[in-house]
Amino acid sequence: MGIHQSELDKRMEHFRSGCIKAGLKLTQQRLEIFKALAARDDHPDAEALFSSLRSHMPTLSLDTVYRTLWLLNDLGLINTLGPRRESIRFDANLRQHHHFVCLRCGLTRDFESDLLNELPIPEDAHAMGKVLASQVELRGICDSCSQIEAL
Amino acid sequence: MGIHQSELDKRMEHFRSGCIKAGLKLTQQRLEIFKALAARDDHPDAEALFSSLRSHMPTLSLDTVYRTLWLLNDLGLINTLGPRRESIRFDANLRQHHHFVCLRCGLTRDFESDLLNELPIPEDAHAMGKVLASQVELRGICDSCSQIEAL
DNA sequence: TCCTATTTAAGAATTATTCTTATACAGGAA
DNA sequence: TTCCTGTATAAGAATAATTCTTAAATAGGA
Ligand SMILES: [Mn+2]
Ligand SMILES: [Mn+2]
Ligand SMILES: [Zn+2]
Ligand SMILES: [Zn+2]
Repeated sequence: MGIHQSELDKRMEHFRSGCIKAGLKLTQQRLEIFKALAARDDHPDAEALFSSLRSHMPTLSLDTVYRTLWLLNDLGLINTLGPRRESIRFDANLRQHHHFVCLRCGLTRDFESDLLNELPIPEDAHAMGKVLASQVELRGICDSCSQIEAL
Repeated sequence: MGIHQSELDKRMEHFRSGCIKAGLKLTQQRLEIFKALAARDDHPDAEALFSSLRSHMPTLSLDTVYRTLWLLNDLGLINTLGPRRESIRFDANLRQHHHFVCLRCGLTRDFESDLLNELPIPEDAHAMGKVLASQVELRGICDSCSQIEAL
């Protein structure tokens, strides 16, 4: 469940140098918030990190947790799961298919691939539960956003 | 961009029979909401569907759109994108990896696979934009939820 | 046509997330 | 070390997405 100490140390070091490179102040809050996230492998949300930190840091605010996480996300020091940061999107295409998601504008388009439909699922994954569906998510920059960026 | 008429007809027919099989009333609202979603391939959110329907159905409520979409989702007549319908989850694991997501409880676990790291990306996908990352998302039922279900 | 369980509209409520502003502090300069 | 200042934080208000409550409407079977 937990992360090994050596892996945690590695993550902390990468975080520190990333902050310094970006010119960010190494505040107690940032250190603790990152460490709390880096020590877990269950993909917590902001609220879960907040409450786990509250006992050590009674004055920590939830807003700081959010602000810090999005900042680190923008710097590529952490990631978020799933395509969005917005509202939930729905899909009436029930054929097995895959998605290209634009990191800038959220554009999400379908594509099909017989090859990707038949992925070999590792034993590790089977050990987690019964697998019912698999899909590939590609993240990138759509053509329209690339053009805007080129200006 | 749009969906072909024949594909739309097929989706509508599947929807109708799915509703009847589930004992759902075929209300005007359900028909229109599903049709609006089935006619698009851009994965709209509830608000987008709502505003596209408002001109034809001035008394339609946003709540009905949400209620209908989640209902159809639960019946498997449509899908949602991304992990689940909760808050955003964060991840400090920066190595390329993949996820198993439990459809019941939202448990999200990492797994690694050199094979899945090197997926062949179809030309269709490259045509949509510059691909920066790829990951596989497996959906299923975790062991813990399977046990509960077995009771 | 009538009946009734189901569904809907409307708006209030809730929840996740962001904004505003006054205060605190990290870290460079002296 | 102390001082200074731009950056970061706490607190709570504000906003946006989603859900709940309740009274009215209606699909579809009798
Ligand atoms: Mn899709
Ligand atoms: Mn992960
Ligand atoms: Zn884009
Ligand atoms: Zn589960």
